[in-house]
Amino acid sequence: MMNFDQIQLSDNALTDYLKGDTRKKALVQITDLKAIENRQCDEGNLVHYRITIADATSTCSSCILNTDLNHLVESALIKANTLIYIKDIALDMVDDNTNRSMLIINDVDIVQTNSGTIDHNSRNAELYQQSNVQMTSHVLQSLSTINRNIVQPKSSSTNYFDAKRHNDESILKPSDHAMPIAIAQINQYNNGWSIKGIVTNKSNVHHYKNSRGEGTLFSFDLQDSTGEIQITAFNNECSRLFSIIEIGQVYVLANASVKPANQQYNKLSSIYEIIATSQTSVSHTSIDDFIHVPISKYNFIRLNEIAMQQSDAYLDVIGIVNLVCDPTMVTNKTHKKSYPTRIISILDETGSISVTLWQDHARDFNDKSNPVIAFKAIKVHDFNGCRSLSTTSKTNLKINSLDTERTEHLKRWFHEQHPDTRKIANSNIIQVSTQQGLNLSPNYFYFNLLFSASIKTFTEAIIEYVSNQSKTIYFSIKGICTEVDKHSFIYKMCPVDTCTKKVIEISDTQYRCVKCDKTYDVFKWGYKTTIQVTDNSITQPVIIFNKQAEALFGIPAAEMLTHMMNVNHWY
DNA sequence: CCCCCCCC
Repeated sequence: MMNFDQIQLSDNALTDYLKGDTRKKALVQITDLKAIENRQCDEGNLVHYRITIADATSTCSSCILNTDLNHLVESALIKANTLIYIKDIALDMVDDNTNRSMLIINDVDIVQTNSGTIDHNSRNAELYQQSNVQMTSHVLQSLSTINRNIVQPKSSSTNYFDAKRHNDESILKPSDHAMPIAIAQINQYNNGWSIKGIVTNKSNVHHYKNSRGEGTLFSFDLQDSTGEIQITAFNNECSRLFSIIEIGQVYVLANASVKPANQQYNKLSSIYEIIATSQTSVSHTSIDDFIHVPISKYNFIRLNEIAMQQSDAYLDVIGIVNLVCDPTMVTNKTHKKSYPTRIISILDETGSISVTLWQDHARDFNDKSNPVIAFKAIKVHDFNGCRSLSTTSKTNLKINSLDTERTEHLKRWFHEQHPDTRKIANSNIIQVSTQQGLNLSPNYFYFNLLFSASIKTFTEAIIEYVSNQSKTIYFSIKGICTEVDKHSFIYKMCPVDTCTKKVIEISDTQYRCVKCDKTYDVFKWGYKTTIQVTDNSITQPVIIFNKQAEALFGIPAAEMLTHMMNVNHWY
């Protein structure tokens, strides 16, 4: 949990804003939020949100959220008590000769949606009383009232911050070339610090484009024994630092700027993050003189509990890898970019779940020796109510290298209890496929060509087939259906119960079955489709007929057809 | 200074 004692709201930001100096960015807390009807303008049904914000010293109730940000309120990312970092704010004079003004909040980072109440209230309450005299004439004006409690005795607040700052510096501020400070001690009120940590994660270079321009960025995470922090480098700094930073290496970082962590982009526990500037130095250090032992802060969840987690939540997960599929490429439709992806399955004592690896993780991971895999910040994915996990660039992955009790326990459990992974995967398959409903792919399934036949991988089966002079062999395959051919997968069948032969359409009302040698005025719908099945060895197209397809999709062909006609986008 | 984790 975040330690609210550590958070300091910006000092005098509201005073400056109301004076017209809107250049500064500030960390403030929302203390109240109301939707207001738009009485003056006729912009359709547009709602405005009026918010009250507090900085370390004052409160201002005359703030309006730019309507571009309304979605943040509507998606509950911004509410009362939310900590926001104001990036763009404007002062607007109300044009009615009353000299009133409004602050328009144009752009923010959300620091903490569900924050506790920070210790500004007591001080603000005091200021409130002290400024009561000044307040009276302004109280209860209309919408644009500014609470004049921003006018406050200088001494009290100055003393507070001076004391605080002095206190911090005496502990934290290093003399030149002194020991780096602990990552947990980073705050916005010190300069001249350096930190030393091991790189636990590094993103690719991303390109961005928004109203303020375009550029490149990458980020990496530094960790020491006290904590972890994300460092982001843009443009020049991105190209300068990207090739220097390597996962697993130790660096001393100095002269960078600290800001509150943006929860939209930052999944680490630190309340701050670091932005590299042109002054920022990053020097590689030998891992030998890295005296701190990094302790990863994992908060593992059992696999059977993932179903209860919110979709898109980030979790720490550990398990035994029991299935590794071959990587495939997927292409994003909007960006037209291709990404490698690989599906694996993991299990623990409570269950199993499929994990989609992306990018380098997908390309590089190919360990089929049942390693223990630990994920930090892996994303919960939901597809038609079926949960899986998906790596992101924020996900940190450790294979057999996380030295914890939990790792040892899982290893012992797996090797001593010797669980039948086929059985476990199988029970998972049944469970998942019943949850899937109408969902076509990818789908776990258990595809039995002949129930008595032994389970083989495709590769084993092909070798046996070839050595058997290409005579038919029977085997069972266990894998994932990774694709369904959506075209021509339903056909018109002979209406006779026991017959599945395709009928020849003689006319709109005449269907001929060559097998029965009869002509009927009706037919029944049946499946015949090609699915791609991925197992531990390869991905193989498999043709399945009505019975197996019905078992896989969960509904008869006729019902599927009705559904498809109702859902146009399937075509 | 902020791209968002991609598919079905």
